[in-house]
Amino acid sequence: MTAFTAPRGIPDYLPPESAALLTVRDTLAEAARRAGYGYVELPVFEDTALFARGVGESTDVVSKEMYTFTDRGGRSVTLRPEGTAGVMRAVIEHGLDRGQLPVKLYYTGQFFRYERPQAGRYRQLLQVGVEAIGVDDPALDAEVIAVADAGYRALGLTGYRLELTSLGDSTCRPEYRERLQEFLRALPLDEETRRRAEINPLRVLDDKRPEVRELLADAPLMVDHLSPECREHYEEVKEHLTGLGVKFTENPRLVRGLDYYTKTAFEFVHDGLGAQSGIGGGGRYDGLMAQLGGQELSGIGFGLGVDRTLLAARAEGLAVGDEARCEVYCVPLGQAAKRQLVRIAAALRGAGVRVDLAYGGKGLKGAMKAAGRSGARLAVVAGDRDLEQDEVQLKDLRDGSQRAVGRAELLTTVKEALAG
RNA sequence: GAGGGUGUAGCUCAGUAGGUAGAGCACUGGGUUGUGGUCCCAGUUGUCGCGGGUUCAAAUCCCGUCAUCCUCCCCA
Repeated sequence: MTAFTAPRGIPDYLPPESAALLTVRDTLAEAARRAGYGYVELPVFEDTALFARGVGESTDVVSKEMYTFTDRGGRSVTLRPEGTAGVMRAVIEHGLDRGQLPVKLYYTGQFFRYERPQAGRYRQLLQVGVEAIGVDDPALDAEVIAVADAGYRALGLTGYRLELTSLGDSTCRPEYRERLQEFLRALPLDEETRRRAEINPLRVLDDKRPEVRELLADAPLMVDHLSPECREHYEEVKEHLTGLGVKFTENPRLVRGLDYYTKTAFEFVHDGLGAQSGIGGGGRYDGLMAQLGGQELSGIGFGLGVDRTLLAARAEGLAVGDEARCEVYCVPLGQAAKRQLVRIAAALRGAGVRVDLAYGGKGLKGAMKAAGRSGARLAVVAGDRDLEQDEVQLKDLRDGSQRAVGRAELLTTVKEALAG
């Protein structure tokens, strides 16, 4: 007999840690909601070709990290490795792009990448993302970035930084790309890196090895070769961010792993996660819609890693999602009392109070211990003696004080005590 | 995909001239026949990651494998 284990590289989140994950996810999503983004719930898998064409065949994500399989109908489908392609597909399929623009959507859910697991790098990851489609306005770029920033701040994160750059567009990037390739071909690089220089030269700029960095010190940078229009766009984005009070540092070597990015690209970086430092990132993707068969519409969005943001919050020692699992704990003494307390617990729950009860044959001591462990503020203790008086004992678990309360007054008394 | 570290109780970990296992925490019960968080006592929990090899004998040595962590790579 073999014991089952979770699939490789995929964490199980259990209480109480799981509550923190939910808090992170909800806090980030709330930031999007406040900025007028509407929720989309989309398939977890899509036609494989959607990602191949949308994300880019040459990317690592598509070429070696996808969970691809053939379904019973013989179709090749893939567990989504990122969110934008699926959102674009849905927007085109349902004609949202023919309504009022921009289309502002947000999503949250699981994504899958077949990578070597590592701290902060999982094969199934939870992400919150937004997409704003159809308006190429630098103010919108700034809004998207500001939404992410607001989400992080709402969690109390402080130890992150925002890196920003512009990747140009179809009018200036091809020219720059060639110039960069020329530069790279002249360098004594290893074979692996040379290959990368041919496929995606921009990514070579991001090499971490010091000796390579040295070689690249004088490499031409995209930001110095932007078309006038892209330059103008970039300057305006920065101006808006400054106006919004969002701090950023320019990183002209910032690279995004997906092919579709144009102009604005950004990444939120945190140093508390080990080798994986990106907690969220995104950018503009003009041209993606058309590439997927839609209209020529621009778009900008981000994906924020919930798992990694949680790690960042832990690294900063933030108390996220530490709320006790219940507010009131019921301790029945004997069978008759249990019958009553079960009902009392249900009534309190109906009134919006979070309540648990000592089930099983726990002794009083054990039940009180459970009450303490539950984190509840109050315990409702009752035995035959109390019920004869039509009362229960209400104990404040913080200071240990206790008093008899008539059953009719219990709800209001509990609410007062919890509010106090 | 490449390199390295680690796998012993639910958790954190002890356990080398090879002799089939321990501590703390946790959990359960009791001290307190109706009161938790402190204290005291008692008790439960192990395929020593898995498989094979060497040996009279393997948690301990060897090989493989899986998992995990770290680095490269890549990204959220």
